[in-house]
Amino acid sequence: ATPVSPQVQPIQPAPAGVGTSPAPVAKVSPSPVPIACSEPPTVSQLVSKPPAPPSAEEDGINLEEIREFAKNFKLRRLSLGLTQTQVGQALTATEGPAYSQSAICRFEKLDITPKSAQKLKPVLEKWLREAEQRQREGQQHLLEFVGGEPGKKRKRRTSFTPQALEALNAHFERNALPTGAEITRIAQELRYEREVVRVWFCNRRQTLKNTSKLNVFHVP
Amino acid sequence: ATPVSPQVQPIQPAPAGVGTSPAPVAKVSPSPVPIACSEPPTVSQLVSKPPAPPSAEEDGINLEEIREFAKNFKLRRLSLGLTQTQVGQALTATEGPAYSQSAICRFEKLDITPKSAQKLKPVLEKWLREAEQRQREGQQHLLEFVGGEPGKKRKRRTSFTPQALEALNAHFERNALPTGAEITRIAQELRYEREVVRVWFCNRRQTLKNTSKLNVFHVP
DNA sequence: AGCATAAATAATAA
DNA sequence: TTATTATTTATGCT
Repeated sequence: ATPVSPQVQPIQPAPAGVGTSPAPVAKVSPSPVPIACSEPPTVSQLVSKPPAPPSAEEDGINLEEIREFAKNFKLRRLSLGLTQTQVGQALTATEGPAYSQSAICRFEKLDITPKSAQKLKPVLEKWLREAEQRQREGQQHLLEFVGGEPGKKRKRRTSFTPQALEALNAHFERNALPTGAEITRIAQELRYEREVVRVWFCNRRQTLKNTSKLNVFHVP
Repeated sequence: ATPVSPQVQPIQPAPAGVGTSPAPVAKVSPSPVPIACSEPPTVSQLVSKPPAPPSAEEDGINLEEIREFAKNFKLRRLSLGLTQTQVGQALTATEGPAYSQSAICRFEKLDITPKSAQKLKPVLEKWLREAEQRQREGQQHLLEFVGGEPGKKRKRRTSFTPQALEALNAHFERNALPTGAEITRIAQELRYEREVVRVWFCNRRQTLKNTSKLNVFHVP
């Protein structure tokens, strides 16, 4: 099992219907049924602004308390110098099932149902307390607890040669959203790490988007 | 098992040149132990690990104090919910010369010379205190102080063209819970897949979040 | 000294 | 949830 790198995910098949290919499909979904998606409301939807209501409850859950904790949680996480990804991974390791970065993100934003929040809160609470305990014992203990390698450093910034940049830009002009296979090919051709090339395309798209409001990628 | 974790950079200053290399303990010693390059060493290079030396000084500058402040500064900045960019911009506006995001970044990482740090510290200290004062007066005051537009909404992530988004939001305002037929119509009008539009509405409702506390769709 | 942009983190469409 | 965009941070450079 190849260890999947955090955050920056390995390439994946390019989104269908994007890029150079045409196909402005307009398929009519067969589903005649109620659209709905009638999910229960999230905590942030139910809870009101700062002044806090005397008793905001939903199914016997103290929403205000949860809101308070979520806010606090983020601050304490940052104090520990941890990312959402790290928390998720650590939690997955020590506690039960899987906790993704997204899950942590959603909890912090309270973009979840009260029920989920209520369930997640004690888990986070417990874990956080333990993590803080480790930190007091020393940074090493914390890192160990979290599961990160102590000496992990930021990747050195790559500098592309002018030739490589030229080639990359040429590729980009042809296709701004290459598939995984294409990225691999380009990386080999230019003799750069695949991940580096992948990120280059990400950032290049980003830059373009910032520059021109025109969204070149989307095909309606 | 998934090792690898993103960097755990914050809070803890980088080991900077320590580790494998010979102990950089030579600061009192007159021996010309070369730190590394010919450049003046940065604070993080001069300061040692957590336990802190009784008196780490350089040119009469209390390095330990600076290290402490830098660490604290980051935490307080995050508590205020500000980015390095915002601090830089605000500083540029209120204080003298230009302070770039890079500058703030380098200060926090102590990737600067003691002299620069010593000069910057009081500026940051003063500004931070003032910002915190504003925050106590209300979030609006802080944003005003920082120079951000109060009503500015977070830019939306788009796979949709700006035009499409505009249309979608207009529809949403009229009706957050369109029927199947309506969704079909909207999808055709915007020439997006029906499913895409349907999911957009789902996500839109789900993420109603901060902006509005009014529950557009009634929940029994 | 600080811009440009690579790398990393957070948020969100699917 | 995962895969990808949006945002922020960090750093190589002249």
